[in-house]
Amino acid sequence: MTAASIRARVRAEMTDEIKSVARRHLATDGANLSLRAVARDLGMASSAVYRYFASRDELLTALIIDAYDALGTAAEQAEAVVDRADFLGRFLATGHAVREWALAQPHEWALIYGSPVPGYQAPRDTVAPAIRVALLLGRLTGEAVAAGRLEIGEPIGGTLSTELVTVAEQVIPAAPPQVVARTVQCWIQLVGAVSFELFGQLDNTIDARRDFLDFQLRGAAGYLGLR
Amino acid sequence: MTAASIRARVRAEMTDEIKSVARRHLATDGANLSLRAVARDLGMASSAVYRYFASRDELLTALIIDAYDALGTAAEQAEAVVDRADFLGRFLATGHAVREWALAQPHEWALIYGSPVPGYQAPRDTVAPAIRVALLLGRLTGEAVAAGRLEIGEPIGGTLSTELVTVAEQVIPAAPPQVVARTVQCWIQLVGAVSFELFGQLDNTIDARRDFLDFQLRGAAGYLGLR
DNA sequence: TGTACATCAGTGAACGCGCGTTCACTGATGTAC
DNA sequence: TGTACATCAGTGAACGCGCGTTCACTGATGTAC
Repeated sequence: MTAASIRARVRAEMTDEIKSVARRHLATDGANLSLRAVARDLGMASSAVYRYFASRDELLTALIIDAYDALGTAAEQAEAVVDRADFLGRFLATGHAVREWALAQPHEWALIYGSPVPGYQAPRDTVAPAIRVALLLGRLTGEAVAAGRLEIGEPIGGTLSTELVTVAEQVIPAAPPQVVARTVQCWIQLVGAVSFELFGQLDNTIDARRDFLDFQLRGAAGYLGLR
Repeated sequence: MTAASIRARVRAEMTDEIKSVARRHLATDGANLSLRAVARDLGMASSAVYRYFASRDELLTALIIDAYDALGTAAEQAEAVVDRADFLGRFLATGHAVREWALAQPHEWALIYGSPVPGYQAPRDTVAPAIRVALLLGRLTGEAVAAGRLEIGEPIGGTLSTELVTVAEQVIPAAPPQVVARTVQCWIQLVGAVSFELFGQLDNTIDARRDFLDFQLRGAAGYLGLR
């Protein structure tokens, strides 16, 4: 291993450490993460962080991308384990994996699916990681359609329909607009259900939360026409 | 009018003015609303605000309660206009009213349905205003059940079911757990769909947003078993 | 192998801000006799 | 009706913090000859 590559590895490790401390700070500060506080925890001068991230926003962006990627990986792994022909099982596994990831890192969930940070503009690099779970669901329904295991349902008209064709091209090639629409709707429903629980809206109302999400997911799968 | 009551009215007006300026500041600062900035905009010393609100958190609480109430009123008024027997129409009116209110005051929506403010603990006073729209939906499905216009569906078991009975007592008296579950699910779905749009997750994907919400609401109504 | 130079992580002081909250005070307005 | 007192909105200075970012610098490590 060359000296240069050692330096690169040390640099990568330091970058990871900064991100990891910053992630812990999300819990207390939310998205008004303080660079100085992170540096303090690392025992370094606040100016040193600038050797790794050009600004606070760049650090935030890195955390956002990591969060999307971690969530995507968690969902993909949980879904991959299920029998390919068990479409409902794959759908449920994805949903529960998303919820469990969110429960384990609630502040990262809030960072990606909570209220936008005032003044923060997400750069393009976040787009690809952001849609991983949506793509996973798209593949799932796409395969279900191909296998004749999904009811197609009533066609949609209007501009919505033509937009959905464009979405389909990126997400579920060859699926009709109504299937795309219902798939996106299920994805939105999943994100909404997890946020509702995580952001405290279920407090003092429903405690059997895993069961309730299961109920919701089964309802969504039925609505989707999966069988 | 007595002198004392004039003083009370002036005080109430000033309180409203502070809240109104604070609401404007939500747009730039989100929930890290600055008391000093609000006072500055009002041309008064920052300490003067403390004559009206004991702390920043108390001001935030007032804004939260007002937001829930405004949303509740908007939804109730939109729903009240629809023919009582047109259950789908009432459901759609409620959903679209919620979205439209949110679009008109996005930062207030983020305040009540976005990520929790770190360190802020909502007091009990927020509970009643917070559930107004849920209650509205509950009344709607309750009446639909009574009118035989809603399919009851498969029963639910487990602890979830017993919890739903408790929820039913507060929201939809005499409705079976499965109806309560689906009603809550629809409410969660609506909040999720509006947040998804408002928080920018639909950007560069779907522009026909009212149509898309309409599609989602009709799907939800069908799932709910409304007819 | 040894030396001159370049690279680069990290420092610490500084700039120019911002914040929530407290406190002693002023002065206008209202109340009670 | 007039006067003494109480109430209360608003002031301005202060306390004790915090922040992101820049900049000239040190000193270790790596590179090229």
